[in-house]
Amino acid sequence: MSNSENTPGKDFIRAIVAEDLASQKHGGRVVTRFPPEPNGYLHIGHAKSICLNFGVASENTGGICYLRFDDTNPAAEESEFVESIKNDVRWLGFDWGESEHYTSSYFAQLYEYALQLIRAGKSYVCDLSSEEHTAHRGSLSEPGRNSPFRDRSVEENLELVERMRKGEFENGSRVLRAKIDMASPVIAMRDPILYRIHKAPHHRTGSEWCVYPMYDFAHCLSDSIEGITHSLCTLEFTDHRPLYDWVLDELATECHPQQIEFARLNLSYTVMSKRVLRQLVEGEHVTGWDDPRMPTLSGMRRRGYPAEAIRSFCDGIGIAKRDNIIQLERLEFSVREDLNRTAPRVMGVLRPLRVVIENYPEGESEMLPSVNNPEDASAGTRDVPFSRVLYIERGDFLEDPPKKFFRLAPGREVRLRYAYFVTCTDVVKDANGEVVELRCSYDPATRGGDAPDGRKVKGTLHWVSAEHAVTAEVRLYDRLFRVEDPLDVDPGEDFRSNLNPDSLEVLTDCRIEPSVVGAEPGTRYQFERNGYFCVDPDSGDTLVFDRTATLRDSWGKVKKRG
RNA sequence: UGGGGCGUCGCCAAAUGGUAAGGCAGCGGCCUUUGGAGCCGCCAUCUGCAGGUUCGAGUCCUGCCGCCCCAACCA
Repeated sequence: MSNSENTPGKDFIRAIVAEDLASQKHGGRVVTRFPPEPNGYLHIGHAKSICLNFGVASENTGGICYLRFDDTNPAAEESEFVESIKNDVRWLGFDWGESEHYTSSYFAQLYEYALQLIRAGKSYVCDLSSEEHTAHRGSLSEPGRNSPFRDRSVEENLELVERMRKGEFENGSRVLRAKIDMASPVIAMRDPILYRIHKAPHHRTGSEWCVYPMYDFAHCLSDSIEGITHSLCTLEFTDHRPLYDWVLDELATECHPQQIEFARLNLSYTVMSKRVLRQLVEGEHVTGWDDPRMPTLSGMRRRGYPAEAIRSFCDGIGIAKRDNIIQLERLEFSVREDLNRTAPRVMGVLRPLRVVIENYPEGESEMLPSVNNPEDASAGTRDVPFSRVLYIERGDFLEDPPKKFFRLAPGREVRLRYAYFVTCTDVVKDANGEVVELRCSYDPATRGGDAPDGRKVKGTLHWVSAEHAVTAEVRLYDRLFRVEDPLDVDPGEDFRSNLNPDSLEVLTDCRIEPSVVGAEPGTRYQFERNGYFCVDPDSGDTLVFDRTATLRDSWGKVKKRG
């Protein structure tokens, strides 16, 4: 207590692991696992679990974390998903080495365990239909009733389960159940189903099996087979812990891992449910699982979120048992924190406004040295071309500027970053009164951006040289949903009514300084004063950038307040 | 209304009976060739509520209140 003044306590799971290590509870070992079901893409919520499981293992000498595909339901699972999951975990920065496991690898062993349970009189084949089964289960406040098949002999059960395995019965006609207690207040303990018949090809075992183990039977035993010490899962499995322990106890397994539950991650303005994510994809509300607006790891990767930022986010939010909704701003903070350190600066004009420097010689240009990253001296400098005709950001000019507007206005002098002081001398408008061009003069003595006479300007603008800049497409993203909790809807509505219609804005006439030419997809930049951007894989002859995040905008706040 | 889990600042989250860490957000200020970054300061007399035990309670006890999860042959 007294020595914790400056050392924040570790989370309760790490505390338990540390205690167990100290007491030699698991022989001084730490073995965890990340057990995704390959039925969808990984999202930021999975990242929390990945960081926890791999983190706990790596923090302890000799600790191991396995990647295990929990593939017991051929109806939902595909190898496409195992590939994407492996790719995402690797990208996040974790290495499972040789330890790529599949529950399906244990099918034979699991089936033997089932037989063992039957022989012990702890399991039986039940012929109730799905509807009858539900009716027998009782309700939250009423106990269930025993199945009429509950007292079949061991021999009969053995014969029946074998015939189930051989495919003699139809889907749904019979199941194997644990014989526990139909009156248990814990519904998961009311003779739960252990195996069901499902005649469908499995992505790894093909048609070898037509009976598949349920989660409650397969998971604990897979953990045990692998020698897991701490089986970390989310809160909704708390009710299943008695069953987890029951199976391992009845089977008297050598290894009995400890299940520990923690609260899953929720993010404001986003949804983490795989079902909803799939609907977003299939309903074409987004362009795919890797749409940069998706909370999937592939979406975030494409958007330009660094793996390091996601890890530091996950480490920063902590592990606890209380339900939580992390504000999206917290994630953006981690992204900016990382990108500020690592992203090279570049100048890019999103909404160009033509500027002619009238006293700059026609047909000439010069290269101006510019700092690549003020946070990282080793990033060096680059030369940016300057000439008579430039583009600046439309929003950086106002004919009638309000107070505290530090940018360009008629008669006002500002600095063009790393270039010169310029003064707006004239405004050219089209027939509609729209400003189409600015005429400016520059002060040759301010080359580089400092005035020898010491005069100051309040504003510094980014710019590009019209003849040297490249035209690019920029995709501006905003939150996918308009409300903090997208699943909170009026009766008759669903999450779709909460979709943000302005979550994507495409700008096709952006001008970027030439140093970005040839940048590979995935390359990240900070467009000075605009935000962080990442080269999208859609890039071809013309570059396409995704906006990863805006810069913090204190002017925006001032403006909002009025 | 059976069982389980959880209530500490707007959002996270420490504190394991010794007098409420830290982060994000927010708000002031400094600095600045990004209105970025950085730096400094402010931000819970108080831990869902009410009692009780104790020299001392966020931590222990009792009783309330509130939120979440469980009735897929999903995981």
